[in-house]
Amino acid sequence: MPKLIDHDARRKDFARAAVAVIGEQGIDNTRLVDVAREAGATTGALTHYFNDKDAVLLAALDHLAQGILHRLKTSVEADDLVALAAEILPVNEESRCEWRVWMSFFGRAVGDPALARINKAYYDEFRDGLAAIIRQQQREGKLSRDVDPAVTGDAIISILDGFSIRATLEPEEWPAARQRSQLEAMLRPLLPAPLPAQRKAKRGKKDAEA
Amino acid sequence: MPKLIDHDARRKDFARAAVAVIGEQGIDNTRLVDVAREAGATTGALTHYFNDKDAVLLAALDHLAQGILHRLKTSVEADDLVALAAEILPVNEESRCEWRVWMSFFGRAVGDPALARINKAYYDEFRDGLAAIIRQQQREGKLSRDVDPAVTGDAIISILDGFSIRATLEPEEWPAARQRSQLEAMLRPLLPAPLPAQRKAKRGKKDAEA
Amino acid sequence: MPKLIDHDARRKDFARAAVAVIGEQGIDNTRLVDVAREAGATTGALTHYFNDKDAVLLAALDHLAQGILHRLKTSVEADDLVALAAEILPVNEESRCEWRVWMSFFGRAVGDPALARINKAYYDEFRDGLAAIIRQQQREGKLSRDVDPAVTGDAIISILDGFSIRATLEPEEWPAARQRSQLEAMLRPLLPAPLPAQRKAKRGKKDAEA
Amino acid sequence: MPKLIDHDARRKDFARAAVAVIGEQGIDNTRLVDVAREAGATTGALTHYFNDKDAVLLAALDHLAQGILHRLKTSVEADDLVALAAEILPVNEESRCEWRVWMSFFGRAVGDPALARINKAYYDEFRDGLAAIIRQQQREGKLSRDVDPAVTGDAIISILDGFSIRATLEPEEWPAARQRSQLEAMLRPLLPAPLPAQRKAKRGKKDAEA
DNA sequence: TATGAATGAGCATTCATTCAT
DNA sequence: AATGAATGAATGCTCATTCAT
Repeated sequence: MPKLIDHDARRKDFARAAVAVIGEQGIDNTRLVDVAREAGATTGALTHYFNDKDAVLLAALDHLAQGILHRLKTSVEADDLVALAAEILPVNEESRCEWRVWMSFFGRAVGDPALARINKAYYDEFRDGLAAIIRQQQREGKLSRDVDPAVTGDAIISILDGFSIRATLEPEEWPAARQRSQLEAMLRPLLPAPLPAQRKAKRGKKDAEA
Repeated sequence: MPKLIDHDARRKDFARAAVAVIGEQGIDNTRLVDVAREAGATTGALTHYFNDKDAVLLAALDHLAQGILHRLKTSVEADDLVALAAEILPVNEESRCEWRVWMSFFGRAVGDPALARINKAYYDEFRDGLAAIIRQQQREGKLSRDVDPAVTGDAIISILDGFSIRATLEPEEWPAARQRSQLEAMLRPLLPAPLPAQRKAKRGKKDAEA
Repeated sequence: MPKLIDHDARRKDFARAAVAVIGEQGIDNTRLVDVAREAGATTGALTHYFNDKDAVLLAALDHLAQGILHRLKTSVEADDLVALAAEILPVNEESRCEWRVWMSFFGRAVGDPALARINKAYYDEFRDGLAAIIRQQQREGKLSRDVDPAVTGDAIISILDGFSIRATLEPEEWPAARQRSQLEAMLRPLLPAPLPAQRKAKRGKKDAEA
Repeated sequence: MPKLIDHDARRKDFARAAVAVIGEQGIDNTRLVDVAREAGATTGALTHYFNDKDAVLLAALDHLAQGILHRLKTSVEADDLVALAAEILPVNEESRCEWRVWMSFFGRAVGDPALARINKAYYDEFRDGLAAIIRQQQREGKLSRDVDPAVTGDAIISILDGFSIRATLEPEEWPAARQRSQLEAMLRPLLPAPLPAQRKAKRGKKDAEA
């Protein structure tokens, strides 16, 4: 009886390895051998699980995106959007690595329409996830009803992207605390608390239903 | 005597060509031959003006950055920061191309510390340029004194970067008008007009001087 | 399991091939493709075993030097140093090829200090090997005690080098017999037989022991 | 009236420059630009005086060889052949440079039969020059009549070549004094003084003339 | 004569991919 | 499934040579 191998687990191993290597060396300096070695395997093994290099890189990107999405989906009840966003900032070695990988794909997407489409799909999911959280916070009276969930979801994404690029490229300039305060300065104005009147109105509505 | 050539002009030609090629094909698919051909020259000519490929790419990046900086410096008297920022958005073929090039360098900087340093230098200049404009607007009473010029300069950069990446990768989703309205939504809250009290105070001061 | 390959044997194959090609075409006209083809392989295979061209060339040089050293070490009991040296002369196609390779590295060492150091190491070994033989011959009473082993070792090397260069570059002028007689003329005066007195002294010593 | 230029002098300038550059960088690292620059000119000027790179290199080699030949021809009355030879050793920066150039051509001659022929011509002249000196010394009773002028001329050349290669590649190991003593050890045995009988015979002849 | 810009062939090197075992 | 040797296309870089001025 042959050794039973969890195909998906193996793929995930390689994806993790790819993230590690890309994060360390940059996507241009990442060879398949490096990824294989990082996973404790050989290129031959790697190509059993992925058709070609692009497939490996995509798996790395997907691994990353799924991680973010998972965090978003388990944060629907989040107290504060700014705090939620702050957790994604490149404030430690791990998140810095992830951002380095994410950034690596921007340039690649420029010359690869297929990758651009995939990227777009992730962004749509991010936005939808954030919009869901925003709506939830509005329902809970934590956030003004004037905020457009989709527009603000997109805004949060752009601000996180743009700022994290900066903080990732200039890690010495941006220690964790300064990152958080800069993020606060950019995001807070977009997330006003409900006016007292609105909150009353809301309660009134609920009251009326009751 | 040989044909006298304006060395700097020739370099700029090649830089322009490099921007065009990178913008079209992405930095990974850009070979020196392509750049040379785009400039109507050969690789040999190209390497007369640049030591190696990296030098060519850096020239492209610099060409871009200097363009932006020039715009910033000639806009100190700008009426509206949001409008100024909006002009940088990827709303037409040319600016889209520039953003595609700019994005290409993010990934590259990940694996190239020297490039990261160069990038940082540009960002510092961008920020300083924006801060200067902000201070000017505060002096002119167009902008609240509560705004921190450096923080807001950095904020504008991040927002432009993050959002333009998005708009560049998803051009169909983001026609010019939608881009401008999204930018407005992200930036306007960061740029409050002075409170009437403040403005009065300022006038009062002027009155007193008069 | 992949085909198991004797890594060292494969390297030696390539080294041999490199010697053949350099010997035939000269080191300047030697391209990696030629070496690979000579070994019945491709450049790709070649670069599996050697980091770069320099490594290939060094392997060729080493292959040569080890051959000479082997001959020296297995000749400690040699009857006649002149005869031993004569065997190294470029008197046939094979040794001519080896000398052509050896000569190729002189010029290269001029511009490559690392190679010069490597060369020096070989020369030290040659000299030590020859000195050992000289001492053995002195012990056996075949050679005068007045001969300084190290100085004469170096002398033999220089004479062989200098003369073989000449004979290699002018093969028609120097048929085997003329080579041997010229070598004899240069070396014999340096290798005087012991004086009868000395030999007697030695015998006397032995006699005394007996 | 155009500037009159001494064509031959200009060529000699370039030859000198080529020697300097080859001696410093090695023949493989010597580009025509380097030679031109060393001569304070441009490649264009260089190619006015030489058909191609090979011609430049040959001029360098010839410059060297003519220098040696000149020394030989003006030394017919030399007192001591060993001393004469010692003056050619790489004992100072200048002669070291010359030897580095000379050595550079060994490897090149391997792959270039035309160069090998040229080399041979130089060697013939060297040998003839030395043989002339040897004969003169024999006539003057400074050297044994048993010495074969041609054989010993060739021997001196080989010994100088072989040993100078060594001393050039290992300059630290071979300070001037050690070089001279090693050369003495190799050459002196080949250059016996005439036996008293011979000298007497000679004197007798002279006496008879007187 | 001299300049130096431009050409373009030559070559080492890299690396994704294939495949026999 | 896994190995890793081998392939070979791709490409940056070097530099002798040419040539318009």
